[in-house]
Amino acid sequence: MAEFVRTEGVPVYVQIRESLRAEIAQGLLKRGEQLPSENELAAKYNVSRMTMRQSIEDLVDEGLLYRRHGVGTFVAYPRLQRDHTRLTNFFDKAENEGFRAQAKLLSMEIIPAAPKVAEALDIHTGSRVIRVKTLRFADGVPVTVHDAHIPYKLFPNLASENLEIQHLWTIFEKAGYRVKRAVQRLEAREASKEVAQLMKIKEGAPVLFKERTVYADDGTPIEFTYCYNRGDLYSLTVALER
Amino acid sequence: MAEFVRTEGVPVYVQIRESLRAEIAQGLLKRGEQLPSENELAAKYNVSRMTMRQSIEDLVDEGLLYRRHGVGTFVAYPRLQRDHTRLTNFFDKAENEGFRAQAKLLSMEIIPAAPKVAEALDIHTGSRVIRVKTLRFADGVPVTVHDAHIPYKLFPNLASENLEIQHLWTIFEKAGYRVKRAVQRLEAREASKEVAQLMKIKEGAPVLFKERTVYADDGTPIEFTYCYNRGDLYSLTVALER
DNA sequence: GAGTGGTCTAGACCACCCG
DNA sequence: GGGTGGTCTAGACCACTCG
Repeated sequence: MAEFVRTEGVPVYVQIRESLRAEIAQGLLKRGEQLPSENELAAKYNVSRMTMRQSIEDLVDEGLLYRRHGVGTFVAYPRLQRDHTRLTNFFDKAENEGFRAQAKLLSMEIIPAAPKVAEALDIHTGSRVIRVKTLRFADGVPVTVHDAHIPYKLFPNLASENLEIQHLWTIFEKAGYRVKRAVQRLEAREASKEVAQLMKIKEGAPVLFKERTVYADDGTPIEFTYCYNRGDLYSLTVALER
Repeated sequence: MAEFVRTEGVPVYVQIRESLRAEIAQGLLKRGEQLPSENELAAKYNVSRMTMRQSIEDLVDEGLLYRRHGVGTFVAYPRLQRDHTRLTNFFDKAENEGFRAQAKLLSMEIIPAAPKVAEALDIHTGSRVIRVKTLRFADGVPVTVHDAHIPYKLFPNLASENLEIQHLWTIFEKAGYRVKRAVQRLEAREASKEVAQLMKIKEGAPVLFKERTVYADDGTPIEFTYCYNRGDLYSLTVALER
């Protein structure tokens, strides 16, 4: 076995974690196989056991490993794509899944928040929100109508940004809001006339409707969006835990 | 401030975590408020800083607190219902949301696994699977057609169970498989003739289609299900993290 | 520069599982 | 009893943020 060499600038536990992940991905560690004990691994990587545990902890959280108290640490069975579980935006998704993403700005306006929008964003009804409507294309085919509402107070300069080449979230992060989580409600609906025209489908065709609130890591709601996805071309994968 | 008293038998970091959680719940620590530094907290609770960090870590993972490197640790803003994030079954969901759940067994058969089913369950194509179809009612209205596939090898006695009064998962757990997570793919589809008849909707009406693989905590796939939910009555809420 | 969280060490004892 | 993971300590230095 090759000796482990630390790289400067990257935390050791991250390096070890990725090294383990690679071993699993390459099949050096097989499904169901028991890992060496934490003490052995710590010795192998020349770190303290606490550091070793931190690496393992991350992979357990991801579902790649599991532990049995008094028994050992094992490689979990299926290769769950944790990616699918993660909150991503349209452009990241395109990169992962290998399609070409484009967005066309349909409209941008500053309007008073409707009650439902206000509740989701935790602002007063009637407070100003920026409403951004975009049409999104995968490999040139329109797949999603995206209708976002953002509190004006949080991002007063949003209107001056080019939203066709960068994602809203990029702008949020530039303003110091780290996008952390989203809660989304999903429904199957019939396409309205407007949505049908935009996506070039029949009125009444099935559409995956998504109502989403996005939160920064301090818990501030920063975006509330209605999303209409073409039923025949779009699917959404999520993972849930008990 | 009252002195912190350790209880025997419960890990200290759990006690501290719950103590902090209570302070937040009771409003002693307010939204957005900065906590004392980790060193101060460690001193207050009379533990090492590493132990203190473990308590905080858990609450950060839950989204109750957030940290800013070089700045401090803060109480996050809204209380997200973590419930929505969790994997639940139809009967639990009914209990939470306050509707009356019923299931009607449509069919149960032992068949060879189709390629797609086999891949999801990580068994060979043609291996025996138990296919259980049920129709599910909320307050007496049919809302879901549930078409589950379970590896026969794992649960050979499944066929003798009454599936109208207990959930599949109850049976899995009796057999020693802890249901841990599920990956589900969602689509909007048109109702087929069969599905439409069962749920008393029009053929072609929008249906929220869900393809779900359920895993035990060691990663074994134990159930693969096609689920057809009435679009006009059913919605699904999920939370995603980055 | 002072204060914060982020990483890391080299130990220790405990709780659990198995043969 | 022997090995495993679970918890915990008392330090240390680093990276980041802010005034």
